[in-house]
Amino acid sequence: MGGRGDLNPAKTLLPAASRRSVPENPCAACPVRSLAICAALEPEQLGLLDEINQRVSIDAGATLIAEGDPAHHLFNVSTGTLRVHKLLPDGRRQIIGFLFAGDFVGLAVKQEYAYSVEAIAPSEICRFPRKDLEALLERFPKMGRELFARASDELAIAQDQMLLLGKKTARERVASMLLSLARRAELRGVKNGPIELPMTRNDIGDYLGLTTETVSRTFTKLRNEGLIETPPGHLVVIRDPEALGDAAEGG
Amino acid sequence: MGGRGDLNPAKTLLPAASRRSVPENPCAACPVRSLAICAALEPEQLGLLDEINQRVSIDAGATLIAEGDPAHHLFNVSTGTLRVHKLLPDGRRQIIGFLFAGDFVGLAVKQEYAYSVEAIAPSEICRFPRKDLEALLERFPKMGRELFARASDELAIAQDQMLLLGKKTARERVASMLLSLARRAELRGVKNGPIELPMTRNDIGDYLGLTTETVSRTFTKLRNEGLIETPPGHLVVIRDPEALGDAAEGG
DNA sequence: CGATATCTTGAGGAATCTCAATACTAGTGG
DNA sequence: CCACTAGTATTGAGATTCCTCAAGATATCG
Repeated sequence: MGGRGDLNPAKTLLPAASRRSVPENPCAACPVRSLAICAALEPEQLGLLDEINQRVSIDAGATLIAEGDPAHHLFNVSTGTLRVHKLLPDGRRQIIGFLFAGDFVGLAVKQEYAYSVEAIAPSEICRFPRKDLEALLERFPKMGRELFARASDELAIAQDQMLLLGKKTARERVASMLLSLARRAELRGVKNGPIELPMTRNDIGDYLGLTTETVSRTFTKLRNEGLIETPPGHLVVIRDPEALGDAAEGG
Repeated sequence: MGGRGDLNPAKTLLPAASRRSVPENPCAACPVRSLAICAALEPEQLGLLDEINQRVSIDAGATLIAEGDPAHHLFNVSTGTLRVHKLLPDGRRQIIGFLFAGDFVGLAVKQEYAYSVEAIAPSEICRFPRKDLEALLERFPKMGRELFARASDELAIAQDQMLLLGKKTARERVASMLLSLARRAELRGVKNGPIELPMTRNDIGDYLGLTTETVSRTFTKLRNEGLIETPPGHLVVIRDPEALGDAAEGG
């Protein structure tokens, strides 16, 4: 599964315009701050977070975390898309989730990550040394609560995915995924637009417990039935949200 | 499914002998304290936890939490076994997990539980009002960290289960479950003994994304191959741990 | 514009599910 | 203590969904 990706600390991610008002504090001007764990801090505290923040940008295909790596960092996605996966010894892959702007990753039970994270599209990520972040947590309990809330949220999502993987049909799985991506896009402020699907059919299959072919066939069916459109450019338009909602739960 | 179970606040769960040394503090004498979230508190702080603890005991089959209930409590299992599940509108059921002594349950993202919890065997549970527990968390950050660690742990387990549900064969699923139950029994101090399986084949199926029949057939195969024994009384003995380990990952 | 990866579609096969019958187990009452 | 009953488990046979293998179409990127 390839080695570590090129982790180039980014120089300056922010356009001059947005830096003007808070020249010494990039975090304060971060466009995804309200989505990220950073939302737990007051503007005047963001400088502290920025001090421990190691910005990295990686290319599509590069690895941010390899399963088994010592879990020294926590991450927050600024821009881009990544996939999180686990492997079986024989190479079978389960994608645990996809990461978009604002998403958080890096929790580990033991000292090592139990999953890998790779970029699907060029991505910029805020990387926080665990030790430093924990020190910050001591000072700002609100941030600890935010982190806890994120973990609980992830857990609820994981449980939904168990229901999907354990009990849903291929059609229900694809419909569920499209709706969930649409919901997440809305949270990021993208309303009612077409959904971006930067991942391949194979990625989708490995996420939904299906094969590439079954995913493709299912898309074709949903398109023929008029529930979705699939314009070029890795996009999907939900034509009939209600019918798709029914399709997602076997209705 | 059914309604809410009989939640009878238990009077006194502990034998007189173990109460003698700390007569005013049942928590201090709790046999599963080291397994529970209570382990985060010093002995002299346990009294505070005990004050907000509402002990409940429920019969096999009774419901502790119904999906959609307002999430007013967090729970810690003292004794017994429970199952956690989610339902699709048409009644398909996915079991998210089983709870044994020391296990924790009750996290909720919104104001409502997103899952149901039912007793498989008669169970005794420590119930903590969320509000009260949060107040305690303010005073004892260590307990907050413990809770966070539990949530992270749950998340890692959920991700393993996604891999199982998305990619593993029936044989691998059953083998994985047996090994994981054995590991959990060890954590509770039950070493190398036969594994108790208080749940039905149907429960196991709904946990592993299989049908009763497939679970039964798989058990039969593993028994015929000499990897396990299935003495009467809902027990399983692992005869060949190594082979079972291989079977769990397709080796 | 060509090369390569990705996607789609088809045909056949395999694992698991469904339906159905029988055997077992545990708890109940005689 | 045994027989009875209801739930549970096992086994079989056939159906079905999804997978595998393969070929062709489309998209993407240098």
